[in-house]
Amino acid sequence: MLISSLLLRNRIPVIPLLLELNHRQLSLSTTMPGKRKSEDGSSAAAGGEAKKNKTETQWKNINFDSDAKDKKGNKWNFKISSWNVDGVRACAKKGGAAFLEHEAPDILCLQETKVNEKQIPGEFKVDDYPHQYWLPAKKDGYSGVALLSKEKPDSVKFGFDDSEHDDEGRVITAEFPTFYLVTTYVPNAGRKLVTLDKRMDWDPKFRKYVSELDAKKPVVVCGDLNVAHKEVDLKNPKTNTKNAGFTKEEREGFTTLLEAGFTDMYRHFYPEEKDAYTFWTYMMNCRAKNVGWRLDYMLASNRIVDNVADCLHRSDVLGSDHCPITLLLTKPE
Amino acid sequence: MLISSLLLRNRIPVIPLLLELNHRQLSLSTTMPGKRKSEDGSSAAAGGEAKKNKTETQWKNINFDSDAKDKKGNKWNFKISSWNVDGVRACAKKGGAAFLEHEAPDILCLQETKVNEKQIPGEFKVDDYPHQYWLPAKKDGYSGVALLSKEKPDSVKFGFDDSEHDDEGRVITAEFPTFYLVTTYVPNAGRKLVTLDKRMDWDPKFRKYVSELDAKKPVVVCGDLNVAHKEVDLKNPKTNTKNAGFTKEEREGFTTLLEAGFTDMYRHFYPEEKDAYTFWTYMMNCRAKNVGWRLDYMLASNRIVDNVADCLHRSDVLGSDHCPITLLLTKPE
DNA sequence: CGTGGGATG
DNA sequence: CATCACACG
Repeated sequence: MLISSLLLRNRIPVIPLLLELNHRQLSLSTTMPGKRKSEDGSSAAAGGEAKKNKTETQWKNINFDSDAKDKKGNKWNFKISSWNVDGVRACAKKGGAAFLEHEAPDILCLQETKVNEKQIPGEFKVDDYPHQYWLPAKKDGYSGVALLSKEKPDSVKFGFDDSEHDDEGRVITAEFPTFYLVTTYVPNAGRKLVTLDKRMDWDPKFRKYVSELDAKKPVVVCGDLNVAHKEVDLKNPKTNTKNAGFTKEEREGFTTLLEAGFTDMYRHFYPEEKDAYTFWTYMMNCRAKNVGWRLDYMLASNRIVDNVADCLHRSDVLGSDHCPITLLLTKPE
Repeated sequence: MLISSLLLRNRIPVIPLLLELNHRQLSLSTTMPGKRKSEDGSSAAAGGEAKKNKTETQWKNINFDSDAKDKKGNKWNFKISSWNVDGVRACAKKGGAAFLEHEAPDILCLQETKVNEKQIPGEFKVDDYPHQYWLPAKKDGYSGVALLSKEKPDSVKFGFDDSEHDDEGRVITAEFPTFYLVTTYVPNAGRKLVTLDKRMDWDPKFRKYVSELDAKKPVVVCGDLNVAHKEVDLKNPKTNTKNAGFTKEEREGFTTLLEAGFTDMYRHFYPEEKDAYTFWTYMMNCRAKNVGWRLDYMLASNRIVDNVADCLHRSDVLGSDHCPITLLLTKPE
């Protein structure tokens, strides 16, 4: 039979293997991490234990509370968060799913999930978010976005009817009675700008898509827009004008998107704030030094800006090379 | 069916289930060891710190001493060790180079080094072993053998003049005044025996090669011969007769090699010893349970068997899925 | 369940 | 300096 023949190929006997399930669980759960006895075996065990990821989540030190009010003085009643997780499986292993419990947004949008349906980590499949929409890219382990909601949307759309981009798992739209929520992972222009063409193809198409939605209901766009808009939005503007995320073309694309009727909500609330980033390369200890970029945004249709109470960077939340961002608002009517 | 589809997807038997369990276990236990400060950055730093490998070398608990004597009653004066390191860089990170200091063989042979000249870890480039010969495979990260010697050989030969196999970094021959040392990493017959043909091509050619050497001077052959000779040489002989390393063809190839004039030195000294293995799959905690195979050998030309004082498995030495093996002898005259 | 490489960011 | 997929064992 199939199973046994596969087992055999790995030089493992069938029966012992099945017994192992229990055995291994028990032994792992009773063995504290760290510490390895020098048994006369157990390279496998050593490997397994050494594999654990060390990024401790120190959520207890972070205050997620806010009593921000919208323009009319009403306290926010709806929270949307967005996070480029750089691989949701890796993020989950680092304890990233705890963000759900502590931030507890009404809707969490994820980018760069890098999973298909079968690979979604259980940590994110929680009862509080019964309405989950995971859109993978065609290519395994690449891109992918998700939308997790407490409330059931009226409708959900994957992609935006574009044959060039819809294979890459970059857009989910959720329709609610009084607004649309669009989450997106915008194509990266690539090292040496090798995919700047793809990006330049994307920008007008995406702008057209959200503009058409905006003609029907107000829209919130969130996600990794893969651009730092202005010089203040990255640590080293001077040296990055030819690099992905800060080219003239990409910045102008973002400006044009805003001109279509949207507001960059973080900048709306913090027009002069410097050193406010949402991405730091893993390289060169950039996060500790806050050498970063603001690539993740909450945009809102201009006509609902007054519904927004605050827009926050959760820069203390670890688990990815991006941090989550959060929008607090009163639901449009 | 669910199980088989999981198996197929991961190409690993039932292990996916175990991986799931481990991840859960790991995520549960993440609160224990590390303690990370909640900096407002430093995902990069966190990653860097998490990167260190935890396989502690407990060499201090291992006794490498021996006063074994050869057949004539002379204490050994020459030591040859052999180790399939399963990637010498990974092995070095796990502290495997400490084996050199503690075993301190005259010659150390390595298999599955998986490095080219530029990738050799500094931990193995030690002054005590000034004469080093590293043979990579043409294909990066694949196969590769090395020979590290205190004494300079009279000559060293890479490969064995075979166009089929010499690109794969499998044989080094060192000539000394009174004997040859051949170290080899024999081709694995592969999952589903996909490369059994290559192996069957190898066996007679390699046998011919060492036989011709043996006609000139006595020979020591060491390395990963990728076969368990007899039922006693693996934990589960019954279920592995169709699997790489224990097929009739491979076992007969080994028998024929011995019949050409060589002695399996471990079995010579320990003819009845059971549960004596040199390889344990990392899977299923096999090493802790000593579910293994004897795949690594020291062979000696029959006419120098009386020069050999002992042959040892260093099964406590971690750093690879194989353990090192060691031959103690008095140099032939 | 590990090792390596390579693509991608 | 990370993520993930794939080859190989």
